[in-house]
Amino acid sequence: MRRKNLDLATLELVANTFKILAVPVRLLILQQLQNGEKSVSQLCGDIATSQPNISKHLKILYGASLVDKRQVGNSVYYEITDPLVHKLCDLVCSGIQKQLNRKIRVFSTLSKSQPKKSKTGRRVS
Amino acid sequence: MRRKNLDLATLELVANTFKILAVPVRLLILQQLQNGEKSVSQLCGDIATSQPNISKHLKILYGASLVDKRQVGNSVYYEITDPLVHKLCDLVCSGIQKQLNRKIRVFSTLSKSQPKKSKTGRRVS
DNA sequence: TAACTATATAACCATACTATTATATAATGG
DNA sequence: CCATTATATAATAGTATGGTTATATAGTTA
Repeated sequence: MRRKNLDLATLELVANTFKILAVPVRLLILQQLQNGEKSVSQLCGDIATSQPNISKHLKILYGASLVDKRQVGNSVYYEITDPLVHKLCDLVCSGIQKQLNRKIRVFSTLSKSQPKKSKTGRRVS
Repeated sequence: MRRKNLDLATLELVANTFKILAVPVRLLILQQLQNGEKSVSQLCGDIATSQPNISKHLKILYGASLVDKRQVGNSVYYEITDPLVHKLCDLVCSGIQKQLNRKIRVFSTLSKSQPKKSKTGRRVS
Protein backbone atom coordinates (compact mmCIF):
# COMPACT_ATOMS: atom_id res chain seq x y z
CA MET A 1 0.00 0.00 0.00
CA ARG A 2 1.63 3.17 -1.24
CA ARG A 3 1.34 6.18 1.02
CA LYS A 4 1.84 9.83 0.19
CA ASN A 5 4.46 11.73 2.12
CA LEU A 6 2.96 14.48 4.21
CA ASP A 7 4.59 17.86 4.38
CA LEU A 8 5.85 19.22 7.66
CA ALA A 9 2.82 21.45 8.24
CA THR A 10 0.46 18.50 7.99
CA LEU A 11 2.65 16.36 10.18
CA GLU A 12 2.52 19.11 12.76
CA LEU A 13 -1.27 18.90 12.71
CA VAL A 14 -1.09 15.15 13.14
CA ALA A 15 1.46 15.49 15.92
CA ASN A 16 -0.78 17.99 17.61
CA THR A 17 -3.70 15.59 17.64
CA PHE A 18 -1.48 12.96 19.18
CA LYS A 19 -0.28 15.44 21.75
CA ILE A 20 -3.82 16.13 22.83
CA LEU A 21 -4.36 12.42 23.39
CA ALA A 22 -1.05 12.00 25.19
CA VAL A 23 -2.31 13.02 28.61
CA PRO A 24 -3.93 10.40 30.89
CA VAL A 25 -6.46 12.80 32.39
CA ARG A 26 -7.71 13.71 28.96
CA LEU A 27 -8.08 10.05 28.05
CA LEU A 28 -9.99 9.55 31.29
CA ILE A 29 -12.33 12.37 30.32
CA LEU A 30 -12.86 10.96 26.83
CA GLN A 31 -13.47 7.56 28.34
CA GLN A 32 -16.12 8.98 30.62
CA LEU A 33 -17.78 10.57 27.62
CA GLN A 34 -17.76 7.48 25.47
CA ASN A 35 -21.34 6.57 26.28
CA GLY A 36 -22.81 10.02 25.93
CA GLU A 37 -22.56 13.55 27.25
CA LYS A 38 -21.70 14.47 30.80
CA SER A 39 -21.53 17.74 32.69
CA VAL A 40 -18.36 19.07 34.22
CA SER A 41 -19.51 18.23 37.72
CA GLN A 42 -20.34 14.68 36.69
CA LEU A 43 -16.85 14.36 35.31
CA CYS A 44 -15.47 15.76 38.54
CA GLY A 45 -17.27 12.98 40.35
CA ASP A 46 -15.68 10.36 38.14
CA ILE A 47 -12.13 11.61 37.88
CA ALA A 48 -9.78 12.21 40.76
CA THR A 49 -8.52 15.69 40.07
CA SER A 50 -9.56 19.27 40.71
CA GLN A 51 -12.45 20.93 38.90
CA PRO A 52 -10.27 23.65 37.37
CA ASN A 53 -8.04 20.96 35.98
CA ILE A 54 -10.96 19.21 34.34
CA SER A 55 -12.26 22.48 32.92
CA LYS A 56 -8.86 23.25 31.51
CA HIS A 57 -8.53 19.92 29.78
CA LEU A 58 -12.07 20.19 28.45
CA LYS A 59 -11.13 23.49 26.96
CA ILE A 60 -8.15 21.91 25.25
CA LEU A 61 -10.28 19.04 23.92
CA TYR A 62 -12.85 21.55 22.74
CA GLY A 63 -10.21 23.64 21.06
CA ALA A 64 -9.09 20.57 19.16
CA SER A 65 -12.69 19.87 18.10
CA LEU A 66 -12.61 16.54 19.87
CA VAL A 67 -15.62 17.44 22.02
CA ASP A 68 -18.66 19.65 21.68
CA LYS A 69 -20.45 21.42 24.51
CA ARG A 70 -23.90 22.65 25.31
CA GLN A 71 -25.05 24.68 28.24
CA VAL A 72 -28.15 23.79 30.21
CA GLY A 73 -28.87 26.23 32.99
CA ASN A 74 -25.90 26.26 35.23
CA SER A 75 -24.28 23.21 33.80
CA VAL A 76 -22.24 22.59 30.69
CA TYR A 77 -22.49 19.23 29.02
CA TYR A 78 -19.66 17.91 26.91
CA GLU A 79 -19.80 15.14 24.35
CA ILE A 80 -17.42 13.52 21.94
CA THR A 81 -17.47 15.00 18.45
CA ASP A 82 -15.99 12.18 16.46
CA PRO A 83 -15.71 8.44 17.21
CA LEU A 84 -12.23 8.73 15.78
CA VAL A 85 -10.94 9.12 19.29
CA HIS A 86 -12.04 5.66 20.32
CA LYS A 87 -10.76 4.07 17.17
CA LEU A 88 -7.38 5.56 17.92
CA CYS A 89 -7.41 4.31 21.48
CA ASP A 90 -8.54 0.88 20.36
CA LEU A 91 -5.68 0.68 17.91
CA VAL A 92 -3.13 1.72 20.47
CA CYS A 93 -4.57 -0.78 22.91
CA SER A 94 -4.31 -3.56 20.39
CA GLY A 95 -0.72 -2.54 19.77
CA ILE A 96 0.05 -2.63 23.47
CA GLN A 97 -1.71 -5.97 23.68
CA LYS A 98 0.48 -7.32 20.91
CA GLN A 99 3.61 -6.12 22.64
CA LEU A 100 2.51 -7.71 25.87
CA ASN A 101 1.78 -10.98 24.12
CA ARG A 102 5.21 -10.95 22.54
CA LYS A 103 6.78 -10.42 25.93
CA ILE A 104 4.66 -13.13 27.49
CA ARG A 105 5.59 -15.52 24.71
CA VAL A 106 9.28 -14.80 25.19
CA PHE A 107 8.94 -15.17 28.91
CA SER A 108 7.11 -18.49 28.71
CA THR A 109 9.66 -19.80 26.24
CA LEU A 110 12.39 -18.86 28.66
CA SER A 111 10.63 -20.41 31.61
CA LYS A 112 9.94 -23.58 29.66
CA SER A 113 13.54 -24.11 28.67
CA GLN A 114 15.10 -23.14 31.95
CA PRO A 115 13.31 -24.69 34.88
CA LYS A 116 14.74 -27.91 36.20
CA LYS A 117 12.04 -30.39 36.92
CA SER A 118 12.15 -33.19 39.43
CA LYS A 119 11.43 -36.73 38.28
CA THR A 120 7.83 -36.38 39.35
CA GLY A 121 7.35 -33.49 36.96
CA ARG A 122 6.85 -30.97 39.69
CA ARG A 123 8.74 -27.72 39.61
CA VAL A 124 11.70 -27.36 41.89
CA SER A 125 12.23 -24.14 43.78
CA MET B 1 -20.53 -1.01 20.67
CA ARG B 2 -19.75 -1.41 24.35
CA ARG B 3 -16.23 -0.62 25.42
CA LYS B 4 -14.46 -1.61 28.61
CA ASN B 5 -13.14 1.13 30.84
CA LEU B 6 -9.39 1.02 31.09
CA ASP B 7 -7.68 1.53 34.40
CA LEU B 8 -5.33 4.42 34.92
CA ALA B 9 -2.20 2.34 34.44
CA THR B 10 -3.34 1.17 31.03
CA LEU B 11 -4.39 4.66 30.03
CA GLU B 12 -0.91 5.81 30.95
CA LEU B 13 0.50 3.25 28.54
CA VAL B 14 -1.83 4.46 25.84
CA ALA B 15 -1.03 8.09 26.58
CA ASN B 16 2.63 7.25 26.39
CA THR B 17 2.28 5.79 22.91
CA PHE B 18 0.48 8.93 21.81
CA LYS B 19 3.20 11.05 23.37
CA ILE B 20 5.83 9.29 21.31
CA LEU B 21 3.88 10.09 18.16
CA ALA B 22 3.28 13.69 19.19
CA VAL B 23 6.57 15.05 17.88
CA PRO B 24 6.86 16.11 14.22
CA VAL B 25 10.46 14.95 13.82
CA ARG B 26 9.55 11.51 15.00
CA LEU B 27 6.68 11.36 12.53
CA LEU B 28 9.10 12.45 9.82
CA ILE B 29 11.41 9.61 10.77
CA LEU B 30 8.60 7.07 10.74
CA GLN B 31 7.46 8.42 7.41
CA GLN B 32 10.92 7.94 5.98
CA LEU B 33 10.90 4.37 7.23
CA GLN B 34 7.50 3.49 5.84
CA ASN B 35 8.90 1.82 2.74
CA GLY B 36 11.64 -0.11 4.45
CA GLU B 37 14.69 0.26 6.60
CA LYS B 38 17.11 3.16 6.47
CA SER B 39 20.38 3.94 8.17
CA VAL B 40 20.85 6.90 10.46
CA SER B 41 22.90 8.77 7.89
CA GLN B 42 20.24 8.19 5.24
CA LEU B 43 17.69 9.66 7.63
CA CYS B 44 20.01 12.58 8.25
CA GLY B 45 20.00 13.23 4.53
CA ASP B 46 16.20 13.28 4.45
CA ILE B 47 15.40 15.23 7.56
CA ALA B 48 16.54 18.74 8.33
CA THR B 49 17.94 18.39 11.79
CA SER B 50 21.17 17.39 13.48
CA GLN B 51 22.42 13.81 13.58
CA PRO B 52 22.40 13.67 17.40
CA ASN B 53 18.80 14.75 17.34
CA ILE B 54 17.88 11.97 14.97
CA SER B 55 19.76 9.44 17.05
CA LYS B 56 18.01 10.61 20.16
CA HIS B 57 14.58 10.26 18.62
CA LEU B 58 15.46 6.89 17.16
CA LYS B 59 16.39 5.78 20.63
CA ILE B 60 13.02 6.91 21.92
CA LEU B 61 11.19 5.11 19.11
CA TYR B 62 13.27 2.03 19.77
CA GLY B 63 12.55 2.21 23.48
CA ALA B 64 8.85 2.24 22.65
CA SER B 65 9.27 -0.81 20.39
CA LEU B 66 8.05 1.18 17.42
CA VAL B 67 11.22 0.49 15.46
CA ASP B 68 13.82 -2.26 15.33
CA LYS B 69 17.46 -1.83 14.49
CA ARG B 70 20.24 -3.87 12.97
CA GLN B 71 23.86 -3.01 12.67
CA VAL B 72 25.79 -3.53 9.44
CA GLY B 73 29.41 -2.58 9.71
CA ASN B 74 29.54 1.00 10.68
CA SER B 75 25.92 1.73 10.01
CA VAL B 76 22.75 1.06 11.95
CA TYR B 77 19.57 0.39 10.03
CA TYR B 78 16.21 1.11 11.57
CA GLU B 79 12.87 -0.24 10.45
CA ILE B 80 9.31 0.00 11.63
CA THR B 81 8.21 -2.79 13.94
CA ASP B 82 4.49 -2.63 13.55
CA PRO B 83 2.30 -1.14 10.79
CA LEU B 84 0.13 0.13 13.62
CA VAL B 85 1.97 3.42 13.38
CA HIS B 86 0.72 4.12 9.91
CA LYS B 87 -2.81 3.07 10.69
CA LEU B 88 -2.79 5.58 13.51
CA CYS B 89 -1.47 8.35 11.31
CA ASP B 90 -3.99 7.50 8.60
CA LEU B 91 -6.81 7.73 11.09
CA VAL B 92 -5.65 11.05 12.41
CA CYS B 93 -5.24 12.34 8.88
CA SER B 94 -8.76 11.30 8.00
CA GLY B 95 -9.96 13.07 11.11
CA ILE B 96 -8.13 16.24 10.15
CA GLN B 97 -9.54 15.90 6.65
CA LYS B 98 -13.05 15.68 8.04
CA GLN B 99 -12.51 18.77 10.16
CA LEU B 100 -11.19 20.65 7.17
CA ASN B 101 -14.15 19.61 5.09
CA ARG B 102 -16.52 20.78 7.79
CA LYS B 103 -14.81 24.14 7.86
CA ILE B 104 -14.83 24.43 4.10
CA ARG B 105 -18.51 23.59 4.02
CA VAL B 106 -19.29 26.23 6.62
CA PHE B 107 -17.17 28.73 4.79
CA SER B 108 -18.77 28.10 1.44
CA THR B 109 -22.22 28.36 2.99
CA LEU B 110 -21.26 31.71 4.43
CA SER B 111 -19.77 32.97 1.23
CA LYS B 112 -22.84 31.88 -0.70
CA SER B 113 -25.26 33.73 1.54
CA GLN B 114 -23.25 36.88 2.12
CA PRO B 115 -21.73 38.29 -1.04
CA LYS B 116 -23.63 41.11 -2.67
CA LYS B 117 -23.71 40.70 -6.37
CA SER B 118 -24.07 43.42 -8.95
CA LYS B 119 -26.86 43.16 -11.51
CA THR B 120 -24.47 41.57 -13.99
CA GLY B 121 -23.82 38.76 -11.60
CA ARG B 122 -20.22 39.74 -10.98
CA ARG B 123 -18.90 39.96 -7.46
CA VAL B 124 -18.54 43.36 -5.91
CA SER B 125 -15.42 44.17 -3.93
C1' DT C 1 48.19 2.13 14.68
C1' DA C 2 46.39 6.37 12.77
C1' DA C 3 42.81 8.66 10.21
C1' DC C 4 38.15 8.52 8.90
C1' DT C 5 33.25 7.53 9.00
C1' DA C 6 28.93 6.44 11.44
C1' DT C 7 26.42 6.54 15.51
C1' DA C 8 25.59 7.44 20.34
C1' DT C 9 25.91 10.04 24.61
C1' DA C 10 26.40 14.21 27.70
C1' DA C 11 25.62 18.79 29.10
C1' DC C 12 23.05 22.62 28.46
C1' DC C 13 19.39 25.95 27.49
C1' DA C 14 14.94 27.34 26.42
C1' DT C 15 10.35 26.30 26.15
C1' DA C 16 6.10 24.24 27.06
C1' DC C 17 2.95 21.95 29.92
C1' DT C 18 0.47 20.03 33.94
C1' DA C 19 -1.63 20.45 38.55
C1' DT C 20 -2.79 23.32 42.32
C1' DT C 21 -4.71 27.25 44.73
C1' DA C 22 -7.19 31.23 44.59
C1' DT C 23 -10.43 33.98 42.31
C1' DA C 24 -13.80 35.45 38.87
C1' DT C 25 -17.96 34.85 36.17
C1' DA C 26 -22.54 33.30 35.47
C1' DA C 27 -26.90 31.06 36.35
C1' DT C 28 -30.35 29.67 39.86
C1' DG C 29 -33.35 29.83 43.99
C1' DG C 30 -34.95 31.99 48.11
C1' DC D 1 -30.66 41.26 46.04
C1' DC D 2 -28.07 37.69 48.43
C1' DA D 3 -26.45 33.05 48.79
C1' DT D 4 -25.43 29.02 46.42
C1' DT D 5 -24.04 26.11 42.77
C1' DA D 6 -21.51 25.30 38.45
C1' DT D 7 -17.93 26.47 35.50
C1' DA D 8 -14.06 29.16 33.84
C1' DT D 9 -9.86 31.85 34.30
C1' DA D 10 -5.39 33.55 36.40
C1' DA D 11 -1.15 33.01 38.61
C1' DT D 12 2.29 30.05 40.15
C1' DA D 13 5.59 26.39 40.64
C1' DG D 14 7.61 22.36 39.33
C1' DT D 15 8.77 19.15 35.75
C1' DA D 16 9.60 17.35 31.41
C1' DT D 17 11.23 17.66 26.83
C1' DG D 18 13.24 19.01 22.34
C1' DG D 19 17.23 20.94 19.95
C1' DT D 20 22.02 22.34 19.84
C1' DT D 21 26.98 21.83 20.52
C1' DA D 22 30.63 19.22 21.96
C1' DT D 23 32.47 14.81 22.83
C1' DA D 24 32.79 9.80 23.11
C1' DT D 25 32.48 5.20 21.17
C1' DA D 26 33.00 1.88 17.67
C1' DG D 27 33.78 0.08 13.23
C1' DT D 28 36.52 0.60 8.83
C1' DT D 29 40.41 1.37 5.95
C1' DA D 30 45.01 2.57 4.77
